Amino acid sequence: MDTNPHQSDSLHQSEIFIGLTREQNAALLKEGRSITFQPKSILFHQGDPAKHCYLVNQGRLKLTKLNEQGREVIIGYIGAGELTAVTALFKNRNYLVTAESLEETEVIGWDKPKMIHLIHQYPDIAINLLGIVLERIDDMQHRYLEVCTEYVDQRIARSLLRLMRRAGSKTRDGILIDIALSRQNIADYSGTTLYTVSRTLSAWEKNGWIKSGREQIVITNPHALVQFAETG
Amino acid sequence: MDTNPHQSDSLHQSEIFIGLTREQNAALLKEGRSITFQPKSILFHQGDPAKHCYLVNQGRLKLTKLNEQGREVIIGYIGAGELTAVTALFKNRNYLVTAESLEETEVIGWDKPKMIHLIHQYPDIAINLLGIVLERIDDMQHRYLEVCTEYVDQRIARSLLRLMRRAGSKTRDGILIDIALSRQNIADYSGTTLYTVSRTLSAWEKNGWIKSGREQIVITNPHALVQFAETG
DNA sequence: CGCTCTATTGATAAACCTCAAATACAGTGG
DNA sequence: CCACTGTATTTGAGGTTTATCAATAGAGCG
Repeated sequence: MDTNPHQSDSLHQSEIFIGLTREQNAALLKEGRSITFQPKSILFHQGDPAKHCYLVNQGRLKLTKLNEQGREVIIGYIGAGELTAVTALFKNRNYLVTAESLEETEVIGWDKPKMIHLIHQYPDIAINLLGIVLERIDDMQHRYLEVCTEYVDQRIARSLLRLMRRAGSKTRDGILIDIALSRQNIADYSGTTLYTVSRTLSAWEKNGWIKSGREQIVITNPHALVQFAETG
Repeated sequence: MDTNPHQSDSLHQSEIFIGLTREQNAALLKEGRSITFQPKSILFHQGDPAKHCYLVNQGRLKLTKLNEQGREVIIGYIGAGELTAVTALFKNRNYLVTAESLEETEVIGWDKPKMIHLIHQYPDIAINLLGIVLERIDDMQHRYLEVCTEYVDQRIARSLLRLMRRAGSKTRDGILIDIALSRQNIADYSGTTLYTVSRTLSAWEKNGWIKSGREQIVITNPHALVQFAETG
């Protein structure tokens, strides 16, 4: 582990450190192990005997699930300051999610005994963990509602808006989603097919709501998209 | 494990008490407030300013979400020993779920300051809470995968099996799901319509896989259902 | 027995997927 | 700079799944 004396801003902002003293903060970092992954590597695979949870320090991860027939669903994208695989720490079973790095990605990993020990020392860590995990539940429950009750194009709109909020950066034309997103990716994130995504984006491009290129989306009229997502 | 002679069995089994000493157990119960609800009452409604989490002691709750158009989705059914609305404790925002009692239901409620205080005293409580909440995430993520990738009748099969595992009781004919379940309920739990559920159940009744009555399901051939859920 | 709520079933239509084929794009090496 | 290759994207035609609508039948309850 590189006990990094000048820790990066992204880590400071992470929800897991909220309200901790400098001392607690340092203890948490000291117990973790830093690992760096090249782009498109698999951090852990669905079904692997996972024993660590990971905090992203730099880079971005795609979290997916596969069903028996090999069809993929994207659970989410996470970036600096976000956690994944908390399940692996508190459940004696495999975490049925796959994590893949999109860019060069540095994570800090903690194993179960260390995290349990830390929590006993500093219970606020557990409270922060609960906050993070509960956020994930709310998101998942809401997306579940959407996929059960809304039309495909509404869901695509919500997907783009969600990704925009997580990874949007302002440009001259509008808000660029800062993740390489193929039509297939958007489909996997929205529960549909790449063909339907392509048709839908084409229509929105005609409306002037978005500009899209190869694996790239710029949202030029977020308000129209929000409107559409809510009313259909 | 330590046992409290005065505490009911359902509470003993609850995951929130795992590994706690008798003293910790008692403290947890002392800080909670017991409330009893008549059948079909609303414990809390989506959007209410919720400030408590609830542990079911006796009875059963239906947890639902509504979208803007009023379409309902059933997030889950929970019974004795299970928790809900943990979000209300750790997030300063409303819990966007509705909880309705199906029978006469007794719950124990904790508010935020009390629970935070308890966790600081006994960090194991937080670890147990994490376990409970993570379980819910896994379930939700898996159902999300299903609703995105599987056919309606597969999802209905999985719904029945899931409910069977949570609330099944053996009878002469097979395994009875011990919840009053209308076709509409099954539809809301599976992300489809009552008509499709009705057709599907009729077909399975012809196959001899289930027996169904008014708001009642008996699974006579679980193995066939499992097989069907996995292969389609 | 009449009332209300639930369930069944057929006909129809809408939403969406699948397949196929063509086109656009980015990177590579000549 | 350009052709080449592999991927990503677009678009049309056709089919499947599933929702919707409408009408009827059944179950429980006072």
